[in-house]
Amino acid sequence: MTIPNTHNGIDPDELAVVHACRAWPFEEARRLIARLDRLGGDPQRPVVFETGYGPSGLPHIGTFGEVARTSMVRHAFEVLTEGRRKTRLVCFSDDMDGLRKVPGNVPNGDMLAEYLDKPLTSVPDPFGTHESFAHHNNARLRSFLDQFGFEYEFLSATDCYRSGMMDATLLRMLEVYDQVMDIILPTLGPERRATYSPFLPVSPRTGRVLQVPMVERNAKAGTIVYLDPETGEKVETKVTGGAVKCQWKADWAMRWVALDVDYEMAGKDLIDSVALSSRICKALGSTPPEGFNYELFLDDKGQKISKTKGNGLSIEEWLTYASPESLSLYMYQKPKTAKRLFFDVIPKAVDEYLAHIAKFPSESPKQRLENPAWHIHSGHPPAAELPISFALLLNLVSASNAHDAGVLWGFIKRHVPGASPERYPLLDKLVGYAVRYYADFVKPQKQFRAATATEAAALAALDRALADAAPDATAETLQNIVYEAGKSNGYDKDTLRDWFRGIYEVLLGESQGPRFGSFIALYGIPETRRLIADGLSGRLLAA
RNA sequence: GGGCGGGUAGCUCAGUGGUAGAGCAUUUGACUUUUAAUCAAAUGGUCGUGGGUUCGAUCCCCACCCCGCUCACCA
Repeated sequence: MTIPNTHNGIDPDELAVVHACRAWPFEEARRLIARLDRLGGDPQRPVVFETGYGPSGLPHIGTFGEVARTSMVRHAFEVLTEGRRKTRLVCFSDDMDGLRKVPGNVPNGDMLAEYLDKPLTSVPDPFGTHESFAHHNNARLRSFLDQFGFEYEFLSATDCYRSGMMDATLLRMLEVYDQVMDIILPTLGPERRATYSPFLPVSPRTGRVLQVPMVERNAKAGTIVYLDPETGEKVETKVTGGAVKCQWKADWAMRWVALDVDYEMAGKDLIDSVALSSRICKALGSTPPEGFNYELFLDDKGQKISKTKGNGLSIEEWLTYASPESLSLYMYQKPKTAKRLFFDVIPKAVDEYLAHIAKFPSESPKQRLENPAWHIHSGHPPAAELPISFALLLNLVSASNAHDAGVLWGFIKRHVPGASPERYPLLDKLVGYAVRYYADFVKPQKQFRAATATEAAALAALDRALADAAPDATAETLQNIVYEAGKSNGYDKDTLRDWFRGIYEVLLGESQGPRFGSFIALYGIPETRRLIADGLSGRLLAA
């Protein structure tokens, strides 16, 4: 998937109607344009879109959603402004944050325990592959984003603090310290209120990020004074150069100001935080970015998805059974509605995505701008023609017991004469997904059983008959052979149904299956004979 | 309590200021020398309630009811 985010090649017909387009990325872009108009300022300054990331965990489906959606707004903005404004998408990693607790999903957890509260960039990498735990997770984040082709700039909080990029804003924060306290303190419980400070000094003695109250402040010198929680000594430290980091709501505001952030989305659980950070941002003398609150995802039972619960669907799971484009579509649709995110939404998303790219070329400019595929592919969806839907493919793979792409293609060709992987490369990808679906969902459901004496005799007869069958026998001929093997071994017109059910249960592990003559033709006569042998010997049962 | 989202067919959900849509489910038919699948068709809705704006409201506005999520410690 490519999200080039260039304004190049804007269709003039589309441009003519873009101002009437109500698709949400355009509505967002318009709010952003209104902000820029309000603010005035340098038209040469790049417009900054930010997404934030906490490197104590791994990137997940929400990370994808936020970057994908932000990229859609960014592209809509570039089209609306006809490329006259430069844009940047900053992916900011809050990697100076202290290690709160030892994550359960990493090796060498014991080793990590002694680094609690140290900045994540000062915690050794438990995987042993990077300079620090944060570096490791940052790298994971970047390769995660890169695999989708997102265009972004990565920024490390630690680098930003240490480089002095934040210094001016940090000094400003010190000047308006009282205002910041007035904003935050009323929102805190009494316990935290006693210790709160927008500045979290990094102890020169222990290297830990401290949550301690300030006992003195010197705005002119740019320093703060606190008591070392263990020694009780007074410590004076600069707020600049990475000697302190900000508590997160202050940090967010500080970042907006220091990086000139114009647009940032957040989940709706952060609505209050955004409001507080915005007030701090104003206290710093700046204007908070335009924001957008997207809904959280629910699992199949309508419960909130949480990583610790492990409910819902991971991005790995989605990408195992469907394309990133289908996931982009899911993210595009109704960002403000709480949507269920579980396996069953995947086939629908895939088929809707396919339908959108299929109808795109014949649509009017206005329709194209409201076509999700336009937003998923930055205005240029690929051409695509699909003879069958993904939902049908999943049915086919289950019904036909097609355990590999070749067999499945055999069934597809019966269904759609002339189809081939070369002619329908996109369908071939879907075939790959369908086969995985089969392996993971259909196959485990199979329940093989031993053949009864009658079935064993009939199967043996079938095997002998197949041995004599022409290698190129038609499905029709093979179906007759199956039929005969049953009729001459204890089944009659009324019980023939049992014969077929027996075949499915013994050989395929299901009580229903494909038309068996067709199955043999596609699966192969020698292969079918081996399957019969395995069924009779009990090997299928054992496996 | 504050904030947000939702209430449309049996189910899951689209959608639009002008005769209401899809998928699944159900029913029927076609094709199959068993099924499944597939194909065709049909059935099915006072668009949460009450007002308002309008020639006209499921859609816009107001109020209300119900459901869900979220925040109130930390990030």
